[in-house]
Amino acid sequence: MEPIYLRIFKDIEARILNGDWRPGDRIPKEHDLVKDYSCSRMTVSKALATLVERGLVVRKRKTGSFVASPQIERTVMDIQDIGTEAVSAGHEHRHEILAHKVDALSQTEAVQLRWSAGAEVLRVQCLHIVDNKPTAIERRIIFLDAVPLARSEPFLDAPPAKWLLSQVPWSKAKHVIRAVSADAATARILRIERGEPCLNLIRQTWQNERIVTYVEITHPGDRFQFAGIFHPAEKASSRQHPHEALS
Amino acid sequence: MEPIYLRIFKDIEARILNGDWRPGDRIPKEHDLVKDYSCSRMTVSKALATLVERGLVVRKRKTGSFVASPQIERTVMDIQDIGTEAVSAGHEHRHEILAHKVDALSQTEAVQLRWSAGAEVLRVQCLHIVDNKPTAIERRIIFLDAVPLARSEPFLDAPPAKWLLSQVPWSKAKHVIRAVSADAATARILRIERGEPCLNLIRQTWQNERIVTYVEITHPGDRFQFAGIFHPAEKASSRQHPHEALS
DNA sequence: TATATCTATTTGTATAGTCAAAAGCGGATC
DNA sequence: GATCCGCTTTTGACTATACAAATAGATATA
Repeated sequence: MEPIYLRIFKDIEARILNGDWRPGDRIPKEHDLVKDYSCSRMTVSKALATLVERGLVVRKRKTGSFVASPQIERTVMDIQDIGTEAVSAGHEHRHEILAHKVDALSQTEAVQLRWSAGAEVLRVQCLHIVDNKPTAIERRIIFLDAVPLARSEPFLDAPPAKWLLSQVPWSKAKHVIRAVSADAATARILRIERGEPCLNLIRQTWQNERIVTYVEITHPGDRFQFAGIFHPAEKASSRQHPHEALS
Repeated sequence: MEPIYLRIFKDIEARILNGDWRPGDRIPKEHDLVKDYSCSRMTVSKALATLVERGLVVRKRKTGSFVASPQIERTVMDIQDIGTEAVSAGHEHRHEILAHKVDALSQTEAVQLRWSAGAEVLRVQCLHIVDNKPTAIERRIIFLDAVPLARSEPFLDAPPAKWLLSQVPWSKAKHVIRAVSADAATARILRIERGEPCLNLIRQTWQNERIVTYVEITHPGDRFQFAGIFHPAEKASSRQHPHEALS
């Protein structure tokens, strides 16, 4: 028999992860949950405390409990949004869309991503420019099945990463970080020599077992690094200097 | 006025982080803590639950509560121990000590690490070999003030990273991940071409505001990558595939 | 209009207990 | 010795309740 507090926790977690309740939405107050589950307030409180601990919920006296904004989140999840990090570190950031087309998932890609070939996807290529230097090239595949609104999104205001976060806030992600040499195309776009070392971040993102996006971000090795301070026992959200730093 | 459960939590956390209570040590049972702090059992329970949540403590009915083993831990902290990861992925791993000497911290290093020049340190250089291919070169500085036992440690059985973990289990760490090109010395040792891209991990580790070690690990870009799956709402300790993968 | 005060709501912390489940231990039995 | 049984310890889940702290919104006051 599953404990009550766990059932409450999972119910709410599921609704947040599904996107059923979105960041900023109010979640029922303790008193209501007490009635819904016919249990004591302490039990509800324990479930909500766990959600706070995990960073899914924020609570405020008198005001209520709300789905948290996932924006700046957890460790490698931080490696999300180049622009925000750059700007908050006092740099000027802009982006250019280099390519943008609706296409079908190829056989090779389908095998690699473990998805079905022919799925309709949006391919976006985006260049990130920090302090007038090209700092990253972002090659992205967005699955239109999961994010239909992407089809007509020009990504002018917000780069794809940021825009997607507003559409699909809570997700599971797989990250791979590698060092590669710049191929001809990459070198030309980033204005570096062919063969120069580049930091390569690949991220695949799911929501509810459904693949949302696949992205490969390539940084010139001399212009970028990932950094972070980790205190083992700390809450993920209170880490001290989560940042992608310009080197 | 600080809540009681927080005081209990912090007291125990401090003892674990100090190395006062070491992994496997038993911590007082709820009943004893109730007496120590003259509070109710629920309050003690809340403090201990938080410690479990943070991964510092494991509990078992009838047996008691114990300081957890930090071995495989938290996100980028995983990027710790090349050998363990390689072996658990079915690869053969060995290491060679290339250099090993007691020295004083230079002026340049002192500035970079924000520590006092002249401090007595142990410099170790270690080559990691996976499936007979050189996979990483580890250049490490160990501060003998913090780890006096290191002076007479030959690092034959366990490479420095692993040995240190057994000496200083809980610590704060700063990580930087970069892509660099191999310099002449590195290229020769790793048997790659000069200028080839390498994945460079720098980690600086503290215990109690005292610097323990500084290490720079260089991987050939084509032979190594960092990877991990992250579920946003999950406990750090239950991540699904934390690994450094051979590519 | 602006400011101070009161009030009601909601979360935060804590108590003092109950009952349950897991698991180590010793003893009885085979 | 090995196996099973019950006792005891320790953690786990939960209730019902109390009071405190924060604060949004209404009300009264200057």
